[in-house]
Amino acid sequence: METQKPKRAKRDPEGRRRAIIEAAAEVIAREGTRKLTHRRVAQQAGVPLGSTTHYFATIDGLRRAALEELARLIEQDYDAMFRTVDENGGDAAAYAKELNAYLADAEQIGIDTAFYSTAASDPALRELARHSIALAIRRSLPYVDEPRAKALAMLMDGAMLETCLLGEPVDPDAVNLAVKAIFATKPDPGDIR
Amino acid sequence: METQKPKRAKRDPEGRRRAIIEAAAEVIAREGTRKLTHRRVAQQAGVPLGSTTHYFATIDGLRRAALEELARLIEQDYDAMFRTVDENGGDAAAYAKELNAYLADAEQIGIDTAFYSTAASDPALRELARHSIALAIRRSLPYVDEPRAKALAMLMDGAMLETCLLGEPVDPDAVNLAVKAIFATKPDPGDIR
Amino acid sequence: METQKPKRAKRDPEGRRRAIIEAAAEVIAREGTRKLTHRRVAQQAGVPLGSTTHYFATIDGLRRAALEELARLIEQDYDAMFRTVDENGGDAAAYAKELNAYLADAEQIGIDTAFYSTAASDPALRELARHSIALAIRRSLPYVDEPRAKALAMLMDGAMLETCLLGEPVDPDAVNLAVKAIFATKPDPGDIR
Amino acid sequence: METQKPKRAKRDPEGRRRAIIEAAAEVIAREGTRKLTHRRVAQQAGVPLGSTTHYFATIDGLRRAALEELARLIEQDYDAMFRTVDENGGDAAAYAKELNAYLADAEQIGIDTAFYSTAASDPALRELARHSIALAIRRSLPYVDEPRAKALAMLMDGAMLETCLLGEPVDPDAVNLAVKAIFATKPDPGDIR
DNA sequence: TATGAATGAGTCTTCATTCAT
DNA sequence: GATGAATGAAGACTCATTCAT
Repeated sequence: METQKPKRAKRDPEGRRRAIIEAAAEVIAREGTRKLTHRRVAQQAGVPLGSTTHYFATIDGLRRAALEELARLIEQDYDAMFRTVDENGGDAAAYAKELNAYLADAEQIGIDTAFYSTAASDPALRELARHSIALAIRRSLPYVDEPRAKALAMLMDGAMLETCLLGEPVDPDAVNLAVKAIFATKPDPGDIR
Repeated sequence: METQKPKRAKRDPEGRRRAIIEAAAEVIAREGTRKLTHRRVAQQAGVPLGSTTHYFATIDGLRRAALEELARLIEQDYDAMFRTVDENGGDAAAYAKELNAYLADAEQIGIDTAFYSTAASDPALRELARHSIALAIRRSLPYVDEPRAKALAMLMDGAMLETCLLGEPVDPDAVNLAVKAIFATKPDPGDIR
Repeated sequence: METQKPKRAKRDPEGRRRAIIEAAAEVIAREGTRKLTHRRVAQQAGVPLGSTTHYFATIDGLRRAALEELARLIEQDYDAMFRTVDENGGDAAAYAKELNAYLADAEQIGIDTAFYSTAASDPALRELARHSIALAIRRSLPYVDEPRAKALAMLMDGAMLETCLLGEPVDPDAVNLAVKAIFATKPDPGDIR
Repeated sequence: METQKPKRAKRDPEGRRRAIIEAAAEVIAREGTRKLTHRRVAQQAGVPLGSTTHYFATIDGLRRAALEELARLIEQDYDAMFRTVDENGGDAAAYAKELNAYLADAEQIGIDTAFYSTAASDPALRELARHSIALAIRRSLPYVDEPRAKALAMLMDGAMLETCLLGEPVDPDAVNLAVKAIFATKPDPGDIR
């Protein structure tokens, strides 16, 4: 004589909301933004369909919440990566090594790409991506000046995108080369575009 | 009593097909992959709904054809860009200048990003993106060796992605710096990943 | 070995459309505007849900089409009623008699009331009702002048509405009295509001 | 450290109930019966959703309560109107004048029409409308006999309905004519329907 | 008692896809 | 081959209603 019909879930707004957001983030990361539907999220989160619409009346709102979650995950990984760079001296070699390690984490790369792709698809979401880019730049400022930090961010984003598209990490030698080149180059103050 | 109801379009299968593909490519570039539907394409192309399903039985097939079209457009732009680089000496300065010019073309950047985003969302489409990446690398081989060509491709893709997300071209100084740095750096044969 | 799965209905756009409109009109007349849904209409018409949305993409469009159908039915009944009034001499007695007969037809009264109620609920539909009112006035012009025709139309609409609400015809004596009074009264040219 | 979260409203069950009913009546009058939902009423009344369901477990009950409120408002307006008729002598001219004034009050006409339309849509609510009709008849009994009172009620309801549908008051001359005609006519005892 | 979370049902609408013509 | 009708499936969203707190 078990509890056969728990019919209704315990009341737990915070937990419910978290579960739905996390499920939505996972759907985006694994299946892409096109597949983000209330139904799919409900299934992934193991909650009734009505619950997803209760917490997120519109799919746009749910998508945004999911993207914010992805941004949070990405920020965490940035943190971890740069912490290791610091611990290893903060030079070009350390930087390149950790970047290559980052690119080898297929799951993380999938998250990054899904995040950027989704953000690119909707102007209203681009601010989230802008924040991530700015963060990446800021993270490099302890090691290099701003133009080089920006160059490193571009390199990183390009490497991430290509890694996702290729289905395997981009050539580590090319990454090493680029990172070292950028680290080693002083910006040319007399440069005119 | 002439043909009163020329309902049927003139027989021009190839033209029809082209029109549909171009319309689909435009829908993806302007509204995103999520909005690609037979109906929208039919409207955009000014052809009956039946034509879109006649030429492309499934929406996946239509999407692929549209992506191939986008790849073609991108390739054309690459061609033009590198031709100009050639004409200007093929050095780092010429390369950087043209890359910045490329990034300033918002429409082109939109196409690139839509192409990559769509390709990233579906493993079956990634080959198209892989081909584009390989092409970009090959294009740089006349100027630099392979590792540097790969580094330049990453930089280019990263700059493209960030430009789309930022809504404005990335810092040209950073692009200049990175291009020159990569051009100037010899690959380290003793490099160990 | 009968045809077990006729799966798909014969192609008959005009017939389909008519069937859907008539079903919608019947739903409104019998169950009220609140109950007009694509599903309910599909059931009433015996067609798949998809067919109702194929012909009427929006519920507003379907409602309007249904109301136009009701207006047509009402006009037919007006025609019949006034034809009989004509045949019986076109005097007050004939008019009152037919009006009372009209009010005794519960189904017709239901249609009238549903029509007016629905039209009242949406400004976009009121033009349909205005047309009906104008028609009712015009119908009486062969017998009386315009102010009296308008008075008769008001009387008629009020009697219709009350009959519906009461669930039985309003007092025929009162109708007789009012009709005769209006017929018998010359408009006062010196009347000032 | 006072009561930091006065989440709960002050205890005033009757006031709450009144507020909800009035909000519901307003929703019906302004947006139509189709738009009457617990949520909309809660918003209109400025009370939590739970309050509307607490006081009115079903939407049907809430609708009925709202209609009763509308009936009350209508009765008040009848009172005011007929009081003025009395003060002005209670003759046909006074009656017609006040009726035209009544018809010129767009808000009041909207309430009347919403009330009747809603009542007509649901047999369970028609008793409320019947009561209103009976009241209108009774109000005229001080001036005329019953058949004429009934005739005046029909005229009034018809004029009200047409005014709503037309979006502007019906022709006052026609109203004058009809009222005077009905006032002036003695019922024919020998009348046979 | 008061409130909002929970949830299933149902509504409008859009679509991919199939097929008859 | 060309076209639009036909239709099931699914998606976003709304709501009435129930119930735990």
